[in-house]
Amino acid sequence: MSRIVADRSGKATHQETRAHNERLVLGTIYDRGPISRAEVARTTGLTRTTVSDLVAGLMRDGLTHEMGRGPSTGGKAPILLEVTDDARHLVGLDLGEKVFRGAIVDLRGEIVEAFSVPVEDRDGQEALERVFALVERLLATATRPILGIGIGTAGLIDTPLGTVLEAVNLDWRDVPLGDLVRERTSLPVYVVNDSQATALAEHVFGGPRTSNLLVVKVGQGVGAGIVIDGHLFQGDGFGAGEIGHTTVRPAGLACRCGRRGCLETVVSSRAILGRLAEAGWHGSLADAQRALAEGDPTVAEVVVAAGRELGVAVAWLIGALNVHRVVLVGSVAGFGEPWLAAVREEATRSALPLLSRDTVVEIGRLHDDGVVLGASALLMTQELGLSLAGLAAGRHTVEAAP
Amino acid sequence: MSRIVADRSGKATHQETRAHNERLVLGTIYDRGPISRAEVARTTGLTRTTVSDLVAGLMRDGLTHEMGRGPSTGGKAPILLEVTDDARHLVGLDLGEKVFRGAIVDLRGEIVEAFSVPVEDRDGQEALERVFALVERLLATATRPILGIGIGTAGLIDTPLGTVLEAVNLDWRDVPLGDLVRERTSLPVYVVNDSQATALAEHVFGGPRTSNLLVVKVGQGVGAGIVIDGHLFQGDGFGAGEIGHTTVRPAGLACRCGRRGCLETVVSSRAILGRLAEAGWHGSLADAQRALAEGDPTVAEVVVAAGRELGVAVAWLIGALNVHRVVLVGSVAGFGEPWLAAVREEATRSALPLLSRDTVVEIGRLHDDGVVLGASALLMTQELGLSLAGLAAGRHTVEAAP
DNA sequence: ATCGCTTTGTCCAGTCGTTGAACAAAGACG
DNA sequence: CGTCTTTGTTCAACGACTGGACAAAGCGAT
Repeated sequence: MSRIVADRSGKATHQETRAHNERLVLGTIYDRGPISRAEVARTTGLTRTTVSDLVAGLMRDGLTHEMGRGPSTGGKAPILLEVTDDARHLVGLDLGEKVFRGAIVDLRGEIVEAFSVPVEDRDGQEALERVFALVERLLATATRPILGIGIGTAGLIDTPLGTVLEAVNLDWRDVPLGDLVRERTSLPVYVVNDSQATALAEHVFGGPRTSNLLVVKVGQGVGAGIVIDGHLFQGDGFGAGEIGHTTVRPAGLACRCGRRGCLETVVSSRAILGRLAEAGWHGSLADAQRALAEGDPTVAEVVVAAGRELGVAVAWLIGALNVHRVVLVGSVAGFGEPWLAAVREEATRSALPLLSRDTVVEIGRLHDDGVVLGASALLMTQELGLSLAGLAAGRHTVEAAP
Repeated sequence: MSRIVADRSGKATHQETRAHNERLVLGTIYDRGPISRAEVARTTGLTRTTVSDLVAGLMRDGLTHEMGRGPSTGGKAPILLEVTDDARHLVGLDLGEKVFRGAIVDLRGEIVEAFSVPVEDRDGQEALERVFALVERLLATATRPILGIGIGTAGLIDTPLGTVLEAVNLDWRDVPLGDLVRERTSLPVYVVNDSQATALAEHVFGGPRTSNLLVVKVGQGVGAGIVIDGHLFQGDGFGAGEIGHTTVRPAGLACRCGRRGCLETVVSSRAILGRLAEAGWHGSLADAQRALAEGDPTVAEVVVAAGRELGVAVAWLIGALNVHRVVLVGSVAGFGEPWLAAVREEATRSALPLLSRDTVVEIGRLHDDGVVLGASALLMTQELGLSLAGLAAGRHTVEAAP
């Protein structure tokens, strides 16, 4: 419970063997269901005996149920199993924008209920109070057992500890958000960076599940989330994917981080609106997106230029990680095809063709729900132990060691 | 045997439980030895009973032995165990340079015997014959059971299959090198990219073992190797770390890859010598390194500029991965302190301070042996199942999944 | 020296969880 | 209707970890 990270390095016991196999069976039913016990046994390599036993446990927990018989293939017709999508509900929070969003989500990533709370300029303790209120409101409407609470927020987050190390927009530093919410609710709580959450969401709920995935979020800020071998990668200091403040123009515009020419000053929504203002065009981001759709040449030029710059950054990431699926999300992705084309073009031009050839760059499908769903996805993983990495396409990690 | 990748996703059985614990015990003795059974039990969490049983097996295999008694802490003096460093020997090959190097290595990474074979301009089948000859010569001198053969070579390598997908310098395409050598020797064979091998070597033999490690190799080419959570990360297409052909100067010099302004055209040994030639300075890389040491200002200027450019690349990697240890290797690293300082300075300037602050950038200690040792390290992992990731500093990966 | 205490390493019964064979149930096909 | 397949369960067996007990070995105090 509440244990971050399946400790791959600890001892192995019989209980862990069983837990592992139980997760394997649950994951198989989740991904391949409706499916019979015998088929689960074949795909997992376990014996039918063991699968039956494990499924009995899952059914006792209400996580799966029998949903009818399948067609016979020459023998007894199989009893089909599927995951009970609303056996548990999850609470997911998105504190990354000017409005806090919270939702109740089922095991399939469907949003059951959602609320928003404006935050305006409140920060520090006041912002915290809004979070508590939002959580309580969500919990009050819950109709199923709540598995826990997942929170995605901008900033540098120590996920295993559940501590917000630094969130400039909310003026939080070393806030033990996880513990605070856990105390009030007595539920498991997980906190994760919003870009990283989005990556998890796209990995779990956002289409074909690949082992490795790179998600680049471009809104007011720029951040990436990296899923490697089905696991969120946070780096040594939880800051993996924090590419927004890498310098791309040594003599460029001043950035809110205090330095000059960061990627953020070139590709973020603010950067685009700034450039448009310079060109005499004024309006909101939504206005700009409408204008682009209507063929405004000024907007098109600025947006394509920003897309190209982002393409260079994507090329670095593709070169470094050789990931075959890159998903772009965030408000700037709302510019759609012209912007996407620019990103793709420049990424292809700047990366080794051998690497970029097989790489798909696309816009995410989860839109505004990415963070909320990602926080939920983290929760599902940790609390249910569901790990579908193995069901994804082949892995290419090789163990290191002495 | 010869199975790449401990399949984290398959079913768990009692045998795997035992194998896992055996590796855990062996790894603990390897890292912490001399150590008593009781101490192993405490650090692993296994019972003394189980540890004794597993150690008995390891001793039967000759992998570990008792080496005396330790001081009593108030009770019976412990019997100390250590890994028998030469219980097995490994064959490591480096095909990345103009001279093929091969070595016999013990379990501690000590080179027992080494040979070199000039390759000159031979490529294709001829180069392959040289490899076979080198392997046979090494095997003929072996005095211990050989665990297998590890091969590091430039190019794009499908490590699980042991196939060289593309190695321009040797004119190999889709060469099943692993199978070819395996057929001739009946030994387990692993093939891996040379930069990736170097990363493994630095991870396993190159100093304090951290979970994540980034190794950047700068010689005639530029490549990186990425160790994540103790595992070599190869990406979806085995090309992770292939940063040498990311464009940094859209209108820059022509690269051997056919495009312009690749990182390689700016920071490689060839690039440095080219710039020096432009400045009227002629000589070999070794000459340049001597000249730098003697204070030649022309050389210093060019080298520092190249270092700065590499620093920008390192900044991207630090930003993307937030890895706390970056090791620089390859012939260009021979420029030493002035070059290193330039890389550090620019990396710090270009990366988010929050990320670069805790990052150590240093020059590798394994020098010319990196690839050979890395190939051996891969072999040890795969064949002995040694995985020391868990003994390294805390991990920050969080499981993903539905 | 001796007694008591602590620690180490081993032995043994117990338990947990997977396995494999056997079997009944259920359906397809000739 | 009988035979053959496939499914899902039952049962005995086995493999591997656990916990308690015990002998061996050492320290310290009397």
